[in-house]
Amino acid sequence: MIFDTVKIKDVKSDMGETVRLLRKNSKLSQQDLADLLNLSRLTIQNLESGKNFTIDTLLKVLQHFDLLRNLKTEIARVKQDAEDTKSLY
Amino acid sequence: MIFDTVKIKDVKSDMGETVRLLRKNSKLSQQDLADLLNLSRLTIQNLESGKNFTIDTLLKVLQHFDLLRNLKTEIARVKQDAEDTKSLY
DNA sequence: TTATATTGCATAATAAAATAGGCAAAAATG
DNA sequence: CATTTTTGCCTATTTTATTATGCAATATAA
Repeated sequence: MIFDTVKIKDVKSDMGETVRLLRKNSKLSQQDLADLLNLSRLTIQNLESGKNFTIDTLLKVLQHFDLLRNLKTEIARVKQDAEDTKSLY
Repeated sequence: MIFDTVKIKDVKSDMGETVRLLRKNSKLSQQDLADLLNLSRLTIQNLESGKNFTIDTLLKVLQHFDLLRNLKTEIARVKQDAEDTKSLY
């Protein structure tokens, strides 16, 4: 069976690295981004370094980088799938 | 301009409703899911009702419903985009 | 190089997420 | 219908995410 289980820690690290890339592409320092989102610099730092953080923090960041619409669409897809599955029984 | 801004609150509500559907499709009570993920029932309830919660809570839920791999793939896509953008300058 | 900006990490305080327990209302089951 | 399960919400407590501040190490710019 090829069924490598994805680790939660790895997903958090990936998210952090991605946010760091997005931020640097925008020529923003951690402090700049924190100020824009009314967060502390440490909160941005923790997110970027794979620590635990809240969904509000993540969504603020996604909103700033115009990724919130995409997430909403993805959630709608999963939700529709779930509703379809439900009606199968 | 047609550029309705997606609200963070709405995304959290959508996530909650989706998790609730997934849970019910699995015939699990909030307590069942909480026990499986080593979380309290209230934490599941808060997630499902659009309150704030941590990324660890979300990722545990996604992992249980086999959606963690999908998320990892989506993050990789965004990351790759960011790296491509970067190399444009 | 030298100066400046940024980052990583420490401390301490506050805010809030998560916990355990209980209870009434709602929903599901027999 | 009655019974059981599930859910929503409350209180109180613990844990932890977030905040503010400072400072040394690193990276960037002049």
